[in-house]
Amino acid sequence: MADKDELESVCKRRGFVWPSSEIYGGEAGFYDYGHLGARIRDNWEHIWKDFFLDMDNYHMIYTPNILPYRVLKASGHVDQFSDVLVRCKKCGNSHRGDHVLEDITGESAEWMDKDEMASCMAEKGIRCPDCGGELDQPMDFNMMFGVDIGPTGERKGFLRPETAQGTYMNFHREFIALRRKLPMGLATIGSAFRNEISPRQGVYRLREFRQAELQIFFNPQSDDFDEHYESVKDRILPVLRANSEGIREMTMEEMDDLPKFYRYHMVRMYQFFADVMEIPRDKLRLRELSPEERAFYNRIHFDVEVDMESLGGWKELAGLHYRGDYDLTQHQKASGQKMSVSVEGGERIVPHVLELSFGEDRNIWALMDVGYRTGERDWISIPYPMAPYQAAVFPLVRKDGLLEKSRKVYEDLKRDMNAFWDKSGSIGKRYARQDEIGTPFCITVDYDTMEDDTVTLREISSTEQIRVPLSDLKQELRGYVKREKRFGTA
RNA sequence: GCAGGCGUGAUCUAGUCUGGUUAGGAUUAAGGCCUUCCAAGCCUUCUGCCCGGGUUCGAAUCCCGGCGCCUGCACCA
Repeated sequence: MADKDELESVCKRRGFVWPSSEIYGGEAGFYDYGHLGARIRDNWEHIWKDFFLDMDNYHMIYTPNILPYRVLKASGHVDQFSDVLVRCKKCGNSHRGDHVLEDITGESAEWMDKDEMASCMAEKGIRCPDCGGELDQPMDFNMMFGVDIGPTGERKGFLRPETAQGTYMNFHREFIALRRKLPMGLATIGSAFRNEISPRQGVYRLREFRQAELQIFFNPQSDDFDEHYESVKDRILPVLRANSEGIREMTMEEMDDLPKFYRYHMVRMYQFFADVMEIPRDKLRLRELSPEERAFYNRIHFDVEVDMESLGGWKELAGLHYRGDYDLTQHQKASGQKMSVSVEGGERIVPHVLELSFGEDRNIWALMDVGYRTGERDWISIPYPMAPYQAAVFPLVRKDGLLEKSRKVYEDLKRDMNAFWDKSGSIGKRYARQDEIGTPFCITVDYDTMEDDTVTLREISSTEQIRVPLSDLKQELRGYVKREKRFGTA
């Protein structure tokens, strides 16, 4: 729960995240990660990989940010990712051409290009829906950033609007390299680019953003995921179905209209948000998109949504998309390369794709929003492994050798984890500083340390302190950070 | 992109209407003194009027242009 202004202020002041190119006034839709934000981002990526690649035959790959024109032509982005806009000469408002036409004619106009739309509009004498003014010539607007490849600029390309295309193009090569086994998971993490007309809401809608995506290639006729499904079928998730109102707590068995492989991965995604990101259950839901809302190639589409005060409500953080064989078939047709593989029984199929897609920046913002607490103590509850630092070390006072001793403790600790050392201000001040950036554990070297080599260990959430021998410190911390061990228990 | 609001040290903000001492405060930060566990105190110190032009003896303040942010509309495969 966090007020947007307050959270943005902390983010800037302490070094998490802020508008890019700030010294020149900034540019909407671009954000920088500071030293703390960068650490969270690295941690988030590592943990995401550990969680989702924990299956046989799931792997990371990396592919370029720039894609040639023909890739995105084949994927449908060149055509589908663009809109025809018409601008009113009188009031200056812009509208989507197809929407203006559809409102008048009642027929879909999405298929038209700008010339067809122009003649159709002229024919029907269509004017501005806002003020009745004369409309200017329709113009193309494509959400993709175009780039020229090579010295002559003759080769056209785009900055990728999603990371997935690089993965689809590598399906067949990896299928061979990984010895022809399905299911096969290929994940990637990287930047994607969309030239949004009006990016708003900070890091939520960016022109350059990071995606973490896992594409699972599988045989839809197989029972590959049935066993996994069995292990989660009694899980109860907060679900908002497209045809119903309100969130319902539903078991997987109740949603028997969905295939088992899909339901299994719904649980996986939910577990990531609930258990790893530690989003409270009442702020988390799986929302099904109706056929009108979802892209035509998605057969089933649920979004994971989180209720964020700073962004005014439920916001999409990830999506689970059953894309069928659309992507591989499109690339097969356009490239002429075979994407089909033979499966048990000698049959040849084009594998189907289940896509798990995460907006990384939004995920990180959600951590901050959900975790931010104010009151008698300002602190941020970030899952311990994702926090910028796992531990901070202080001398209780700066004399009698405590300073030097604390420095030694720190030097030793930082070899094992992200640690921080601070001597400035009072001990309370130093706790407060770490509270504000979500450091879960503070270690204080005091006079007893000089006698018996024990330190106090303080946990952020409770502010409780326990005494730990230096010889056990690293091991204790590891257990607490991973939550394998409850703080304060022997 | 349209309409309205806004832009002052790192952060939050007073001052702008009605031009005029050294641009004020709070928080934060750094150094020091002090300090035996949760933003203590004292001393010292750093950083500012979004950018560009104009009016004027003089501009944070008025005018023009630009950039950005916020809210609403539109947009968000």
